[in-house]
Amino acid sequence: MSIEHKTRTQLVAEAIREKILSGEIKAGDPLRQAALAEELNVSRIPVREALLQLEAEGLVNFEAHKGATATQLSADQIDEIFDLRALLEAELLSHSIQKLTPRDLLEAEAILYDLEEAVERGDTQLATGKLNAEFHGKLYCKAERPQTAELVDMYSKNSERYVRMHILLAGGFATAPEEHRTLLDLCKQKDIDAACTFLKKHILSAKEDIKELLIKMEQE
Amino acid sequence: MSIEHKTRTQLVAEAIREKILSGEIKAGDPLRQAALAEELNVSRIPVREALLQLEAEGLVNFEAHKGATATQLSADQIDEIFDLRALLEAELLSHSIQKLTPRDLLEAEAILYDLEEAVERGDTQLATGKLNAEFHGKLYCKAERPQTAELVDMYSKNSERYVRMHILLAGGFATAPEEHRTLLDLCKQKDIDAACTFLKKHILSAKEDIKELLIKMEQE
DNA sequence: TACGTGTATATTGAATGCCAAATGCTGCTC
DNA sequence: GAGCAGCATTTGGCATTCAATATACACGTA
Repeated sequence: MSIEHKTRTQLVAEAIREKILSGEIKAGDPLRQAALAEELNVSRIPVREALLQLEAEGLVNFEAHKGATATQLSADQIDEIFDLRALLEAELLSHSIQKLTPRDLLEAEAILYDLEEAVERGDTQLATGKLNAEFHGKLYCKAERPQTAELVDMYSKNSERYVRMHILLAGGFATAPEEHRTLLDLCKQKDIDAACTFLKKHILSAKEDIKELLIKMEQE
Repeated sequence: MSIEHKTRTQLVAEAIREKILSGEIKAGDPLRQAALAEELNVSRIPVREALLQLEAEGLVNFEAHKGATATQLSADQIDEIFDLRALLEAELLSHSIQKLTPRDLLEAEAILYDLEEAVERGDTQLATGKLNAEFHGKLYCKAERPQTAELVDMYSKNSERYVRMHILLAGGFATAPEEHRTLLDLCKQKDIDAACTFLKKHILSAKEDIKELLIKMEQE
């Protein structure tokens, strides 16, 4: 483990990202450069560069001379993002599934175990953020599609706060745990078509849940 | 037509982007902040911010304390990018094709006409860059998938220089003109499956041409 | 009252100058 | 030739200042 050498820009980006994902900064909130700079004890330059990075990630809207705001995802955008995730993650899985070793599958199962435990404990932060992504990521680990994986990662991060919100407000996804088991089984069987189809359905059903909630909120 | 108000960062980004796409800056070349700043008569700050933006677009590699370099796409990366384009553009087309009006199709045909003319004149810059993208874009214009469209745009830009290179070195794509006509016909017929399948084939065949060239160059 | 106009203020964009930190190279020592 | 020290280059970042822009508000006019 080498010493991680992080620039301030990166640290600032992480800090702001976490603020947005955790809900400390709500969608639509303006992000004042000067305020953030003072709060994080840096100058405005790394703050600006961090905001630019976050804009590329889709977490922030950056308009010249108007300032940055946390992105406000509409139901339409959620719709599109989850469609993209379904498409891209199925693509990753289709390239990875045949190359998954028994070892990989065991590791995935172990993560799934942790995830289920976290859900039972009611630990939404850990469960939806890290472990869920880890489980899916493990299934895609042999895809050898770095750029696709990066996209998937980006969209996962971007939708994470809505997933968290859904769990918080609606008590979680009733069917998700079983669905993860089913998905893992299909991967073990190396059934590409069935696994990809199921994965798409899994992602799209989460989408419907979240969209419903979001439409309700938009009406208020 | 509103007056475009561009910040220096945006102008710098455009300038560097064009340098990379046109080949003035070759893949792997280091991009010195100070040199670019002096050349463009700006300070280093907008240059850095522009480089960050270009990194998000995938045109530049940015490593802390090491500096930025124009990205060097390997044959593997080309492979993946074109696979992604095929996937995403087919997705766009499938959402757009039914809603395309006769008017849209006529406009697409007009662009195709310009494109063919440009190819005949040997105007590779215009033909491959603007017109090709315009033609494809017109077919996707009713998809109402802004984020997907943005991704497609990004990857088009990123692969553009390789398309240009291919045309320059190999004299262009022999089959592309007819393929565009065929694609347009399938859209007129509203044959979703056939059009999407054909579009994928169209993109993937371009990929094979370029990859072949690139593998040759990598061996040297 | 309603509307457009002009002004004030807050905020961002950018320049300059400076220093610190990191990297890569050179050349020295052994 | 291998390894280490030190130097030069380059980037990361800060402080300060000014310019450009957007927004809000006050004002006068119809």
